[in-house]
Parts: sequence; C-alpha cells; structure tokens
Amino acid sequence: MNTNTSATVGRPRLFDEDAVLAELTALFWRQGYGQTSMADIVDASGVHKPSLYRTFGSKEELFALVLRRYLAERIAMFAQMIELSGPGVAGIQNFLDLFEADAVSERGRDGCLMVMASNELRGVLPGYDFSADYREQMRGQIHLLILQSGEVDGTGVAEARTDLVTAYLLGLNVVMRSTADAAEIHRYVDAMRATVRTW
Amino acid sequence: MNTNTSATVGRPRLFDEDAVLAELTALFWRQGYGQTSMADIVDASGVHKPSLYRTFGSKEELFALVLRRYLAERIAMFAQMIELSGPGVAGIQNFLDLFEADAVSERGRDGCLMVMASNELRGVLPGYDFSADYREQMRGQIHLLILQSGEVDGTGVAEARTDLVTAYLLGLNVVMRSTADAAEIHRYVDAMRATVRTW
DNA sequence: TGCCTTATGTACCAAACGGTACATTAATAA
DNA sequence: TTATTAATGTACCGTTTGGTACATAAGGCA
Repeated sequence: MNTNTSATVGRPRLFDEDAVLAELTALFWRQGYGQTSMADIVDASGVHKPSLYRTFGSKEELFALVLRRYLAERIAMFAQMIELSGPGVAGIQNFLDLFEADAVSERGRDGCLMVMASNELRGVLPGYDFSADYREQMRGQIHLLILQSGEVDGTGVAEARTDLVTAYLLGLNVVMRSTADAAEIHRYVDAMRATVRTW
Repeated sequence: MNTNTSATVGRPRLFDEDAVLAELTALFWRQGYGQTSMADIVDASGVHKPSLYRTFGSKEELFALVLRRYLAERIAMFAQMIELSGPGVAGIQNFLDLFEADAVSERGRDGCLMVMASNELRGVLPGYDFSADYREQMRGQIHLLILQSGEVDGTGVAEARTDLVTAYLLGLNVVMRSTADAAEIHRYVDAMRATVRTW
C-alpha cells in the first residue's frame, strides 16, 4: 500500500493528508459512518475518489484511520483539561467547567465520535476494538484527575469515583449529541457538581 | 394508508403484526438502522417486501414504528423495576441490582435501541425527536425512583440526583453496547452503588 | 532529453439499495 | 356464484453505493 508518505519521486500530492483527515473527521462526526457516502467524502475533502482510495484505502480503512486520529486528539484534550484543572476536589469542579464549555460549543453538540461509532459500528471494523480502546484510555485520564484531586489510589474510593465520572461523561456525550440546549446540558453538569461537592 | 388493522374483508394477513415488529425491533437493536437492509428485514420477518411496505410503510416509517413501540416497552420496564425496588435509599440499590441483571443479559449487551438510534440518526426521522422524547420519559421514571427513596421534591436535591442517575444510566448503556464483560459492567454499577450509599 | 514513478481526473463498473407493478390468491358481502 | 376487497409472491425498477480502469499530468533521476 501507501507506506511511502513522503515520496521524492513521482507527481507530488496536491492535498495535505492530515488536513483532509481533519476535515473528514468533522464530517463523520457530524453525520455518522453509515450516513456518510463516498460522494460526501469527495465533496467535503475536495479530493477525487481514486486519490482517496490510493492514499487511505477503502471507506472502512479511512474511517479506522479517522478514529485512531480522533482518539489520540481527544485523549490529548482530556489530558490538557485535567492539567489546566489543577489539584484538589476543586480541580474536578474546574474540569467540569471546562468540559461544559466544550459540551455547549458547536462541535460539542455532536457529542463524541467514539461514542457514536461504538454505538453504530459495534464489531464492524475488523481487528480494532476501538470502543474498548477509547473507554480504557478515557478512564485512565479520569483516573488521573481523581488522583490529582487528592484521593488515595488503591483504597477503592478513587477507582469508584473514576468509574462513576467515566460512565457519567459517556452519558453526557449521548445527551450532547441529541437535541439538548445549553440549559439542559448545564443541568446535567450541575448534577455531577453536586456529587463532587460531597467528596 | 393501512388504518384498517382488522379488516373483515379481503384476504387475511398471514403474519402477526406485533410479533413481526418485535422481531424487527430485536434486529434493529442488534445491527443498528444503517447496517440493516430491507433484505435483512425480509429474512428476519419472513414477510415479503410488498407486504411489509403495505403494512408498515417505508423503511424509515417502519423504524419510527419500532422506536415508538420500543420506547413504550422500555419505559414500562423501568416502571416495573422501580415498583419492584421499593422505597428508601435501599430501593435505589435494589433498582441498580435489577438494572445490572438486565445489563449483563444477552439483550442487555446490545445496550439501548434509543441511545443507539439517537447517536446514529440524529435528525434523520422527520417530525419525531425520539431522543428528546426518550430522555424526558426516562428521566421522569428516575425522578419517581428518587422521590420514592424519600428525597423531598423541589429542594433541588432530588432533581440533581435524578439528573446524575439519568446521565449515568445513559453512559452505562454505551458501555453495555460496546465490548464489556459482566465484570466490567459490575464495576461501573458498583461505582454508582458507592455514591448512592452517601445519600 | 528521455524514463520511471506517482498522483490526478474522467468515466465507468457490478452489486446492493429502497421501493413497486402486476398477476394471483383468499377471504367477505351481495 | 359472483363481485369486491385486501394480502401475497415474483419479478422487476431506477438510483445510489463502494470501488476501479485508464489515460493524462507532473515531478525526480539517469
């Protein structure tokens, strides 16, 4: 296949590979996998079909690529939010503020591509269990947030809080993707704020 | 269209309308909307295409029908679980037991058709915002559970707990649909049990 | 200057898709 | 018995789908 991403020979590529992947990530994120046709992909990317197939492989392979890229980006976003949030239980509240700000943004309304894909495409992409991968990595980030709050690891408390916040955030992503205005999202975030206040 | 569901004249229907809807509910639930073709629907139901179209309308209309039926069933299941759970905070724990038992069952592994559909088909079914409808009704049931636990309405506490449990359960449905064994599901339910213990 | 390699763009493909025309069958009503 | 109504089953429709053949263009290299 196309292992040589920076060939020195032959006609040079007219499009930026990563920029196209970013554009298509947004497209899949908005529309879902099944609702997005190759024609849509051609339109959104401005790249003709044969070039897409030569560069990224089939639609499934392209989507797998998009998912991996998205996963890395999203986990990085979590990591950054957590770092910004700071220590203590107040840090968790700060994290919720940051998460809510993203949730009510235009992109936030689309929820999470990973949550969407794991609902739509369970077991469709061969050889890559992205839903487990995502949940594991996301939970790892939340675990860091909880530990950073001062909770001691290994007692079970930190782990239970981690699981609670993880499941809660997955649910919030469902709410975000469906029709829910900023006020409703705020209500759901406030519910977790109240719980965190008891920690 | 077919308003006359029990016609006395003409050739009688060879299939049971509700049994077919139940079968197709299971099919959509397993596979999702986009991954299910009319050919699949014909195979699963044993009913030929023209009869399906005559009885249920287009694929979209059929799915809308399936969704409404499923929603009523699911809310009824919630209501029954809540009734079985009994009063007090212990009732919430009982509810979590019942929910977990369903979650680890074969059907539970497919998560929730409504959650799946609201992720896959946001705004695709014209004139029926099923995701908002579902969330509202589900939240209403959870609200009953919280009130039944003894929490006083109107103080904001009951409402916050309702929202927390609602979002959490939506997230749990995401976990259930993805690859997660009974042990992992148990861990996530236990996280909520720990929170409820502080109520 | 050619040669080789790779990307591009048009035009096309077979298969699968959702949906339907039409002749047939089976029931009730006159 | 016959007319009417509705459901069935085959066979088919046009469109859209994911995917490709092929000729052309544009670079590096000998």
